[in-house]
Amino acid sequence: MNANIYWNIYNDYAEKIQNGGIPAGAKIPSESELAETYGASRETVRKALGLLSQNGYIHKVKGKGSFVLDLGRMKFPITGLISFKEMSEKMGRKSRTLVHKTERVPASRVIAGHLDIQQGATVWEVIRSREIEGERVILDKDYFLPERVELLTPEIAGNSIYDYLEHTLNLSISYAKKEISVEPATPEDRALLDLNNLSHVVVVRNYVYLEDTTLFQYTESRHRLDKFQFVDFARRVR
Amino acid sequence: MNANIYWNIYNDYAEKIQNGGIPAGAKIPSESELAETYGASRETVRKALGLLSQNGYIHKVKGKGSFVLDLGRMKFPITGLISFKEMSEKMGRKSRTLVHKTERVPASRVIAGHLDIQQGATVWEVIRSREIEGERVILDKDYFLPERVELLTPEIAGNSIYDYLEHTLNLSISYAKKEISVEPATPEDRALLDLNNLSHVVVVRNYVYLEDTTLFQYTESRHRLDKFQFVDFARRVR
DNA sequence: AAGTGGTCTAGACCACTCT
DNA sequence: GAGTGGTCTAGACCACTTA
Repeated sequence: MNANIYWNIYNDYAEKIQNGGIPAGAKIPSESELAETYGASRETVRKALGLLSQNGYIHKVKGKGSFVLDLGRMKFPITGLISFKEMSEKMGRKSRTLVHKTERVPASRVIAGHLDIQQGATVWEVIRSREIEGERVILDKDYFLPERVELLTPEIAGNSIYDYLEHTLNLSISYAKKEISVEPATPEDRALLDLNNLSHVVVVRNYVYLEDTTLFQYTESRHRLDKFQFVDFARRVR
Repeated sequence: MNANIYWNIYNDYAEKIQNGGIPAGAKIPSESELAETYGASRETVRKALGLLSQNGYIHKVKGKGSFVLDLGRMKFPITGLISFKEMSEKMGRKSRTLVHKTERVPASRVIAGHLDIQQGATVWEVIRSREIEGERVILDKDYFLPERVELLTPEIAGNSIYDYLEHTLNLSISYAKKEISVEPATPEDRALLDLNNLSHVVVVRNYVYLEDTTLFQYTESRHRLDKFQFVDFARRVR
């Protein structure tokens, strides 16, 4: 898919580290060694190692070398731009998606505000709940601009919408902004989730932008309090 | 502090964008133009622009140019490695820190587990609550390895511990892992925070590592539900 | 066709760590 | 002093956008 040299190096090592092929704390070959074995220049190797470092796979120490970190395994859901499907597969948990709604509707005032469009303009509304180990713990409410997404069906919504957008529609997602907060549960939350009398839900608002900088999707992911977790890996500026 | 060329370029533009000197949507000069004006090579310029892009300041489009994004202003608290003090200053809100404890104590089983040390080993324990606009809404519990931090005083704890660590002790923080979850409030939470009968708190566990890959600080930041917010900016892989 | 960003190279010098 | 990662260069070719 991406035939770049740095990408190959990155993936080789990301994989080796993820599946334990290289244990935590181990030293990986030096940049010049890697350059030789891959027949690449050192700058290209450095690009790959920079990515590995950024994503928490390795740690580089001047004068010493690059070392495998212990965080890769614990990498969890929502960090970056991972879909529910990718996540639950990665975790190997039994999960199911219930599609409640897949319709074109006029945008409410709130939704229009989130998507920065006119109130009443048509948007796709997709409402799904996610069942993990028999309990409905996540409620996903997705809104798409119809200019970009002509057709959505419950079948597509039942699988990965991301897959459909990226591979079938060839929409290229570029970046996203996420906001996490905790809010009182709505009647809709109570109807579509197994809330067990919990009064609040964790709300993750996700604004997704395309390559051309246009906002085209707004997602509200509402999680049952006790089933929510978010993990973040951060490097000091550089 | 960092006299590198790419760093200068990065800071010049980060600043211009942050204070509105370049409006959102505007195009910044091309890489070759920037290379010329800064007397640098294009690769060096690209390094700076890569950082700007990663941090949500700009967006690069092949064949077109680099454009200023609209997200810079909203950048919020906990993303990255920002301290409470930096944050509240940035937000311009009235805040106060109450220091409850600054002591060397034997590590409990739980704390020892988090810091990966022997139970009963001595650690620094700092407990502070953060008052924002008259309400105590955050409880910070910090634990430091005494090998790295010899002395801590309530005065230091009342200001920025990060400042002290980085500038006085010259400890270089390298990366951190953050976990966010929601948990039932403890009696301690109820005693030191103004919880208003809320049953749960948002817990942010923060593991801080030094340049040499050693874990040296564990922080538990406990937030009142309704005052918690987290914003994240994520780019699709590349 | 001209301009843009994306990838890659071969080589240089530096600061740091280890022995 | 040998080895490591960090910065930087000058130039090349490519894919893409715009005119």
